[in-house]
Amino acid sequence: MKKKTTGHITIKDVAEFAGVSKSTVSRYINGKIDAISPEKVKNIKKAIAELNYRPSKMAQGLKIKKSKLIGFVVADITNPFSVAAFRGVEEVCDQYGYSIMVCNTDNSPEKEREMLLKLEAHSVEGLILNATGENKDILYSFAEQQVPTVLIDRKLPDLKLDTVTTDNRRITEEILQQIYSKGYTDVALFTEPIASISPRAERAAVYQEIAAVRNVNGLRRMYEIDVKDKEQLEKALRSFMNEMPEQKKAILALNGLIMLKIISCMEEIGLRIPEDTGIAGFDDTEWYKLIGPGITTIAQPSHDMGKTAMERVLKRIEGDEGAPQTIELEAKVIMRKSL
Amino acid sequence: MKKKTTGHITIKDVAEFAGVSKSTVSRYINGKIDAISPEKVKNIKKAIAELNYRPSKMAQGLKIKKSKLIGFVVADITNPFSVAAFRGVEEVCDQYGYSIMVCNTDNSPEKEREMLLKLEAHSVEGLILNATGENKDILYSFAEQQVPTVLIDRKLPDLKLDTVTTDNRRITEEILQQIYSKGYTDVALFTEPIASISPRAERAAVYQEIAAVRNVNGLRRMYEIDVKDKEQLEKALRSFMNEMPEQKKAILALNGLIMLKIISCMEEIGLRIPEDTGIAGFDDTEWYKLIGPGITTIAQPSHDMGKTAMERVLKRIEGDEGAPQTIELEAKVIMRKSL
DNA sequence: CTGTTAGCGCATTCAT
DNA sequence: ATGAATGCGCTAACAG
Repeated sequence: MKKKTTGHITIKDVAEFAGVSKSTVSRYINGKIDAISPEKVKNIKKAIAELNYRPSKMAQGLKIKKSKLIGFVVADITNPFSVAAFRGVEEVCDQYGYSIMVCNTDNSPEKEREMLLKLEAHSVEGLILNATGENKDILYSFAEQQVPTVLIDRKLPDLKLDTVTTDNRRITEEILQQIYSKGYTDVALFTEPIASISPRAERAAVYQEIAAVRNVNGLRRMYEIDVKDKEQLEKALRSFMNEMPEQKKAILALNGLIMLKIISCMEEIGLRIPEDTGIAGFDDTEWYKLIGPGITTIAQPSHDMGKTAMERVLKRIEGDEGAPQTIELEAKVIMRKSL
Repeated sequence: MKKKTTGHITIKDVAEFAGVSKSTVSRYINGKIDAISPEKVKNIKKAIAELNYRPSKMAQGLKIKKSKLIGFVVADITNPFSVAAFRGVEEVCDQYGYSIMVCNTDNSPEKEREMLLKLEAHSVEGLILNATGENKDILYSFAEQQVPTVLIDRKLPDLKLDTVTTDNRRITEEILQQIYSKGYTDVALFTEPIASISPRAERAAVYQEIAAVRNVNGLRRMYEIDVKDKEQLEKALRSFMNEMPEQKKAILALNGLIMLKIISCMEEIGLRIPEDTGIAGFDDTEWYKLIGPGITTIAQPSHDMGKTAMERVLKRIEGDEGAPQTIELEAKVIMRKSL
């Protein structure tokens, strides 16, 4: 048992130990077992077990040009959406032997750029991207090198890329119908800055359309808030509540983060749900049923989105050359008592 | 501008484009700029920009035996702790040019084993592990190959590895003091199965010690619950509430998941906080202040733990051969109104 | 069935 | 200051 006590075990060590050539070991590794004499198979198996040999993905990758790496780039890993999506991606990656490099951009295009470059350098075979909206050049570069990219949640209009999102327009319409059907006459939209983030833009657009006909006087009450600026939020909230106080008010929170901040703020300034104002919003978590009277939310198929995205990547890797598709998965409203 | 329209750009392409040898380009890449004539530097720089060249980490890695990859293995990425820790790890990784391969074990030793093997195959330079407690053999194998492993949150007693955890004993003592000081006379512990998960064991041990002297009749009321089994939880909860109903009762939830399930269950069976029973538990999230009267929790330095762990990995990579240290970071109690 | 050879993209002697 | 040659660990012809 002359195990090398240091350094990494290579195919060469195994070959020597088993008394065969590297090629034969390589064949064994790659499952061409019935092209090897049974006895050598046995020896090789033994050598591998004995030496604890693990083929280097780096060396394999360099040779066959497959890294077995997938890049998963999210704007904010802290967002439950990202985690759920990750699990979906992971589910199919595990099945096919891929590993995932996770990157977080904090919604910063610069950080995104760095991450993308790093992933490219690592030769990822596929990319799942929750994009900031910049860095198209790198995305082109990925395309040129035939590494499939699929966008998740956020569309990039002028890039012909596979995309998996939610039916934002439909679900926003649905939740607004629900709200107005409860007799609310003044519903406001609270959101983080829309910038060019497609789900935000789509949701906001639908709100604008519907509010224009359903709100008193057709008033559109949209508040774009920097969630880090607590004062700004409080000011917006007070302003919304104080104008036309006789109207029945409700708030639509455009994502989970702003929802959290709004509810916190309401608590602090003593606004009751739903007596003072109804509220509903995107991004369901298990906590919402425990807060106040239970918060009505929109649950997105985050896990499925991740899974679907990765399945798309896989298809591309396997050679699918079809036109980019954008897949819209269905969100659903979870009615609780906050309306 | 004879850009290759397909395939990957290699150092060879750059060399040809710039009219120099591969060696020189390599020197350029590795920052040995002042060993190259200024003119060639200029040409190389231009070639790289023009061709959009990105050195292959796989090839570099194969050569210099550095993958620039770190493995981050968590039991449950869904747990906010994991995400916070990830961000800590990421913070220092970004700084030093490392990328992170994230793996999720779902607390399954088998899955952990697969992940560990995969990471080894990918030649990670370091490993941060929230361990299930099995797979010591692979951990030894990592050690043999000099890839530093640091344990996070969960200790592995018979492995001499760097570990970063929380001061579980101290903080458990503190929260229990707080509870008893409010006049509770019957406090129960609810936890997921302890198995050999060190933080759970430590917290439970302290509870046992203290409950033995502080609870009425020295009763230790420990409930190990499978969070997937809702009935079991409800039964435990009812049993706890119905025995000695005259006592002032409180619950200590040993982690965030069980806390969530307990509160949900309480809500369903109509138990009020803190009138019917007080409650407090581990793993703070921003939601807790919004639930019921606000839930008293223990905030752990998850982000710092990740950061510290990665710093330790880095030290090891840089050659630190000191004895394994176990670093205990400080958690703190966030008092709200649930007690 | 099996070994020999070449080369993936790069860093690094060693000459020059 | 720079190029040629070598090899990292592996796979894939190509012979035999």
